[in-house]
Amino acid sequence: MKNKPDEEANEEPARKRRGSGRATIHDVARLAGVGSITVSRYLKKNGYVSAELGERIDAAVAQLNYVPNLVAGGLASSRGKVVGMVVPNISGPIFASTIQSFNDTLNRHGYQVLLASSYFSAEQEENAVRAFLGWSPAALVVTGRFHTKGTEAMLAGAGIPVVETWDYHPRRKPIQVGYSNHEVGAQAARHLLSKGYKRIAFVQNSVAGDLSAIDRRDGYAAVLEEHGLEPWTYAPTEAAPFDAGRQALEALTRGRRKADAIVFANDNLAAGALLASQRAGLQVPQRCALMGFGDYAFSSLLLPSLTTIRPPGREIGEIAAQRILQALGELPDDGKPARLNLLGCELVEREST
Amino acid sequence: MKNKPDEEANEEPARKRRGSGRATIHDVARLAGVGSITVSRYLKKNGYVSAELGERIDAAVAQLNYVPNLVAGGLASSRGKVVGMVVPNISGPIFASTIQSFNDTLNRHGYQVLLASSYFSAEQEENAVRAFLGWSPAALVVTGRFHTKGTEAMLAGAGIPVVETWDYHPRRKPIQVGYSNHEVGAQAARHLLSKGYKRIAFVQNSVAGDLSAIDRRDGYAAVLEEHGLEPWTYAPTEAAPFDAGRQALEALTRGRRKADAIVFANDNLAAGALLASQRAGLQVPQRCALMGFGDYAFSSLLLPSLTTIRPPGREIGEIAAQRILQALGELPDDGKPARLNLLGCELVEREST
DNA sequence: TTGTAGGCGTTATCAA
DNA sequence: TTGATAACGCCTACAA
Repeated sequence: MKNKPDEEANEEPARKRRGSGRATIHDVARLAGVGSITVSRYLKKNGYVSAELGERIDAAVAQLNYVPNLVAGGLASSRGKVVGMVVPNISGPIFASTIQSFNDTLNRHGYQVLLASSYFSAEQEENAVRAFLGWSPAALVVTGRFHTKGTEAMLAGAGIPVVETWDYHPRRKPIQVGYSNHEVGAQAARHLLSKGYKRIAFVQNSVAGDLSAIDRRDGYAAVLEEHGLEPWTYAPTEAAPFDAGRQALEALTRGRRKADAIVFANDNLAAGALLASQRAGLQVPQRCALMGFGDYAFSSLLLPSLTTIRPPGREIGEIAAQRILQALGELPDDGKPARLNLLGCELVEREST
Repeated sequence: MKNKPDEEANEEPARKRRGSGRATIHDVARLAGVGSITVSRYLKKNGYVSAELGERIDAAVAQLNYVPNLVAGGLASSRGKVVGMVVPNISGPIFASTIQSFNDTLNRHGYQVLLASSYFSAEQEENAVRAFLGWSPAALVVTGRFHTKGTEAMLAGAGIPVVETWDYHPRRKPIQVGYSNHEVGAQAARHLLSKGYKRIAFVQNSVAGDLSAIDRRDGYAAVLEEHGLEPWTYAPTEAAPFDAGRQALEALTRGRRKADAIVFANDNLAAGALLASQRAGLQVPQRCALMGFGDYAFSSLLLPSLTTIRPPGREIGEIAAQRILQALGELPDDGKPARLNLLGCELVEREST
């Protein structure tokens, strides 16, 4: 009904009917005495705007405390400044550093990261990717190479850069940033062989769906076979990692055939075994050497400290972000291969081997 | 130039000049033979849409693989389905579980979380909040109560729910979800007093800017004074936590006056001290008891295992998300106090005390 | 219960 | 170098 007498003479910007109430690019343009498109051009530093207008715009922005509305910008350009990232989980010891470095690197360039956790479920991953698509993301990041058909279709059809992290598979289409789990398993086996161990077992992850551990086992098995030794895999039935580690240790050291070294799918399992060995009075590494994977925060603090393999978590996040920024033209090409980024894992030798 | 002959007779939807190419609500409406506003109403399940039209819309959505454009929706309603969260860091052992539960809870209700890390810097926090504002967030979450003037002004002026997490201060305006660091310090002191320790020292955090540790020290000091004992605070100069812990242990056990129990600002410092004590042959807890704060993943694995206080990280994230959803009308009021959410910390008694 | 008109704040396009 | 105009895709207000 708007029956208020008009107050157009007010100094305040005219009340909008719906908006958020914040200053818009038009307010800035009016105050600076230029067209709004000139403000837009100046603020994104593309196109040409004279120094004089630039100063007037700067002053208006400061006076109005103007913050560009990125939602509107994303809609207009159909290319939002967001990047979606799906990880198995956020709080675990594994992916946290990747998330951190990925987020920080993209934030620095004005991009926001949308996060979702899949909990190792391909269906949850698909839901997350679908949700991300609603944000018109500039790029998408997923973990590993195992996706549902629906996810694959969405990733392929999105027409934006897609990065697969952690698990490196050069023959896949998306940008790869990761390391070879097969090689990690081989690294572990070679390390133990070089220390003279002969009866080397591998303990699977108790968490179903951790397919990367299977690749590590295959790498371990390949090296053992090269050396004429028979691979020996144990799959725990206990669900909790520490319990599974204890179970595996008992099974592999108390039977008729005794392992003299055990490679665990991750440091959690290895820690469970290490604690169990102390309680049982089994000397590590004299009676049986143990090693893990992941180099979790506690691994150097155990007694004996745990030999493990450190995956390049921070580097993965940073390089993934860089490759995305390059693909989006936000960062100059550095001449390195853009699609295939194979990183190495560091074997951290400590007391348990 | 577009000199191609027109191909308007094609069955494909007409090529748009700018759009993302994905199906829009209008495509769905056309296919279902309804108005686009009806599709909108049906999909958000408010307003009334007949069952028959609903089915036709469902079919069209499935056929076109339609994903609503949340950017456009956010712009139109000036109320985006995003929530911004600033934490000191993402990958540390402290905030990861809060981020995880916060993110998961909001994701489940169709909201996306934008993350930024402040690294304990109020200026970086201000930058993050300003960046978030560009997304017209539905709510904002910050950590602690120490902000710049600019941040305070933005939070107050945003006109959206604001949550302060971790540090609980009932007299502040924003929604509070956290625990009392003062009480944590008191808890630690009471625990050690109850075990008979008398010369109890407190070791500050070596990281500047961790103001929560100062509150814990004050709580510790208050309890000691209540019992007629003099507080004794040590501030390490080493930057790395483990080194700082070792330094503190040496200073507090080798001087003329010897501590018989030490409260550390966090478990990292305590772990550094614990490892140093083993090397030095100092019996823990017989010669000196040690306790930390945080209950990090390694704390139960140390030898002796570390007594510590577990902050409710997961609960903080979940309750913060619930309060936000309630404030936004997405979740029914559960009758609990909406603004003040004081959670308790659990003292985890282990071998080191 | 359904539809029409128009605005949300920005950027792409094209003209000056 | 600058500006007018028309999208971008959806939602609010109001009408039928």
